[in-house]
Amino acid sequence: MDIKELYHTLLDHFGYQNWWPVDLEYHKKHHLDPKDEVIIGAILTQNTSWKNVEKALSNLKNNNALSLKAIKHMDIELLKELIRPSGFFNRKAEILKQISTMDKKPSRDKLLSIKGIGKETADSILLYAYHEPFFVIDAYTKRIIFRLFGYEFNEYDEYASFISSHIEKDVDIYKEFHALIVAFAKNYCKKTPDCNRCILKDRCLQNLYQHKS
DNA sequence: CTCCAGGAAACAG
DNA sequence: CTGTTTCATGGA
Repeated sequence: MDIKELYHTLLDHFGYQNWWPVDLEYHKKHHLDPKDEVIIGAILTQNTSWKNVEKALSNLKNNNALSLKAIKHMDIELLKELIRPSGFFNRKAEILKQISTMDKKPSRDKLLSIKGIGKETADSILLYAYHEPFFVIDAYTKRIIFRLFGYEFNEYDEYASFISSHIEKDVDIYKEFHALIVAFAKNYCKKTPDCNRCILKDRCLQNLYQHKS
């Protein structure tokens, strides 16, 4: 199995994940930039389940604060209270305050210069908010590359290169593939994997030498 | 390398 | 039901 086959198999099984489904009508009505919601979500979801992020986003929405401009001028203690359900609220409030001061499109290095934004979050913002072809590498991606293909790298960028060099450089594919990897890792390739019911068990390196016909 | 930031959901027993 | 682990991580 190669990377492309993995992508298509996951897409066939899970379907399009439709990540960051921004309500364009809502944004237009309230004069909001859809990018802001994606950026805010990318920060709030650091090591946090999306369900909890939704609560925080809902709080921001109800307080008319679902924009970087609003966050920029908001009392930071209020901001902390609104995003509290997403956890790590002290740190995340600081990150949001910092990123809210940059109006134009930030470069990757600019994002990385913000304390609290690492490569994964930076790439997530560039890919899902600015639609630039940066592949997002997370713990799931590393785990799956190791289990399925047997590769283990030391650097983030080596994982990104590994994926990028085996699939077209296409923003939509990058977006979908990352989301599909998350779906696969949560449903089958968990920390303690569900190999018995796994959709890829016959093509996984973990089982190639086991022959448990 | 380990540990911590924090709250809610999922999970194990 | 009560503990424990995990989560769309990053920095000290």
